[in-house]
Amino acid sequence: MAATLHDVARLAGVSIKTVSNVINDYPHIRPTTKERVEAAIAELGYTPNLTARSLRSGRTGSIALAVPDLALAYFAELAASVIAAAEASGLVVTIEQTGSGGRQRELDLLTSPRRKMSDGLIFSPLEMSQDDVAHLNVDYPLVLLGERIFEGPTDHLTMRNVEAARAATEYLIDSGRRRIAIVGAHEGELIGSAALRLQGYREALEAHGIPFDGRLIGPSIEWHRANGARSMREIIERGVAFDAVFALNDTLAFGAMRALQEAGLRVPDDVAVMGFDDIDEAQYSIPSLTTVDPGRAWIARTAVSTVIERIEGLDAPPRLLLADFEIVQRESAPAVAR
Amino acid sequence: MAATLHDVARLAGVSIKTVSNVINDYPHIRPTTKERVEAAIAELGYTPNLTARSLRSGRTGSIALAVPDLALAYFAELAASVIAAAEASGLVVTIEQTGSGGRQRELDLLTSPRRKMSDGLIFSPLEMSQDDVAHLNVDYPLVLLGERIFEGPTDHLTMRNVEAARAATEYLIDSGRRRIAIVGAHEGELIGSAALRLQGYREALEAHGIPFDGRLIGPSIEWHRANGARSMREIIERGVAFDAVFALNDTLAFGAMRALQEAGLRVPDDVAVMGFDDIDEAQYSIPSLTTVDPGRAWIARTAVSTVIERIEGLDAPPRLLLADFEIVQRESAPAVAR
DNA sequence: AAGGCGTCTTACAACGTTGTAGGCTCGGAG
DNA sequence: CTCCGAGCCTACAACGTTGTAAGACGCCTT
Repeated sequence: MAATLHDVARLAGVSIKTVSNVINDYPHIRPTTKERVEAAIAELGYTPNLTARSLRSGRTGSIALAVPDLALAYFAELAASVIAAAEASGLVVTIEQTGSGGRQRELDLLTSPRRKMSDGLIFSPLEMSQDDVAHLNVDYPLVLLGERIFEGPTDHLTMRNVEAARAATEYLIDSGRRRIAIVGAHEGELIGSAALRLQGYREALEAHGIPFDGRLIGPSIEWHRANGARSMREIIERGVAFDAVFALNDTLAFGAMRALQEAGLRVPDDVAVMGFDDIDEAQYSIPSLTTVDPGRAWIARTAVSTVIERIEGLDAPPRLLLADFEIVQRESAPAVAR
Repeated sequence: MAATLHDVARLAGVSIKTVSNVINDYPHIRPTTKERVEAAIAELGYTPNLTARSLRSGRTGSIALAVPDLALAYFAELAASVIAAAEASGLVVTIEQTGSGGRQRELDLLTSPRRKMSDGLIFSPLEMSQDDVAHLNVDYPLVLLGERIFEGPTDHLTMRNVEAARAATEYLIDSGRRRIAIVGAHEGELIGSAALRLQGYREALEAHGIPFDGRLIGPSIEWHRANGARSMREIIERGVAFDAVFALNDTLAFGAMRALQEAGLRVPDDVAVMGFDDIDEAQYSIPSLTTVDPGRAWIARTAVSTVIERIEGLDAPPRLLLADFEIVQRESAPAVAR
């Protein structure tokens, strides 16, 4: 059905290679020939078969992005930025969701034959751990996002979780809060965003001589809104006093605000709320959410440019790239408590 | 670098076709041969080259999904569902964002050589209009989502916008509201979600003998939160009385609730708010949002199965498939006003 | 013992593209 | 007039896979 180089070549009365040369702007083509070929291309509505081109060139012109779940605003916004950045470099993005498939699903993803369908992978694992570091030894360009694995054999982009969480906590302390609850901790976790942010929290407390109180820690495996609300209710039901909440991400924070309201606690009057991620919604929630912008836009852009460098053959030791963060001040936690 | 059928064949001492047969579960293979081949495959870590397979078979094993912007929750959740449904059928999804590229961007997308990289396209246009219907005559499986074009030459999935908007408006009327503002109308639009939902609104008013008041209509081109807030403020500043708001999507509703709060109006006490889309956030906003579930999950599943049917060669006239809707009652608009 | 048939395996071509090597034409220099 | 080289174009092979046609082998039937 679709026209091929052969069809165009026959119509234009030249060899297929000449047609190919016209398409690829090879310099030495007689203008009249070029014209004839272009006319034939237009007449047949020829477009190159990218699959064949891929086979020949070894490049697919696409990169894969693997995230846990696009329905999570953080990953959706990350994906939007990655797609935009890739497009600027002429690449398309296929998205894989690891969902609730767990560790095995993530490992399978790394070795799936589908990897051959893209030139590289930007991977944000959720379940893999340091023990799986060997699985990252793959023969295609791989850029790792997140905090599950360190010192791997690949380029790694991450945020300054400890420093950012510490800064967020100190912001709450500076605004006059002393009893700061946490929502979203993963119990027993050593690395991973939750553990690192928790560590930043503890460092901030310690630096200000505030004792750590385990009863202020609300655990939660997943980071959906519902989990934030549940975790917050748990803390409230313990009857322990608190005047601020640091939610380990924005989504949890929205759930937590919801639970606070149900309990008759006012934000920020009774309880200040700090999030983490600065998703779009944080600007428009009621109250709007004070949060940490962990440099998501930079991460997306850099992930794409980094994977492209590797695709183009850059041979350098694995790099660890850290995004800058910023506290975005909004209503849920004003700089100074009244 | 990577092993090919040739390498495996050489190691196992058979022809490449035999290896291919083993991989594709061709029945007549001697068990000993099969074993030897499988051992060779394991030893070399062979995985098939999907690009070559695509070239040979004409199938890429991937479908494309084109949406305006993944950062919009509705499309992110749609994409998540589409990817999950596609995966269940062994397909990957590449996502294209048309963003602010406008009509031309959408038309280009339909003819881009990239279309050859996937077996079909699920397309949710935002700018194309009925005049562009001819552009939908493409030679690959195309499933259209949304309300921009009707009676096109392709399968079309859409929601019952008029009926759903009418039901939503009647819900507000039944709960005792009479002055119902609209947020998100597109002025002068004839088809498209905005126009259809506005039409449903007018039908409901008319059916209940409530006069239409143009001063209650808040226009807005884009449907981000900020637009909802701006449009709502505009209506408030007109000084016209109203006791309910029908936002043409949830995101607008959140923006509108924000503006209402700033103006000292309580939801739902002073003003009831109705959204449209039932995005995840609607459950957890404060107050939670009464909204219309337009059947997004069904649309995603059906879009994938429909495009697959066409990929598999189904030859049938273009179909128009309508999703069922449902009013989801939450706090922002209780069934009965006090 | 020969023919036939079913089982297993192979060689070859093809999918549509691009790199390589080489051939033809024409103008200008020797 | 011949030779050379630049400019333009072509034939062929290759990327890695699978469909087709056919070959080799062994077993059963007659």
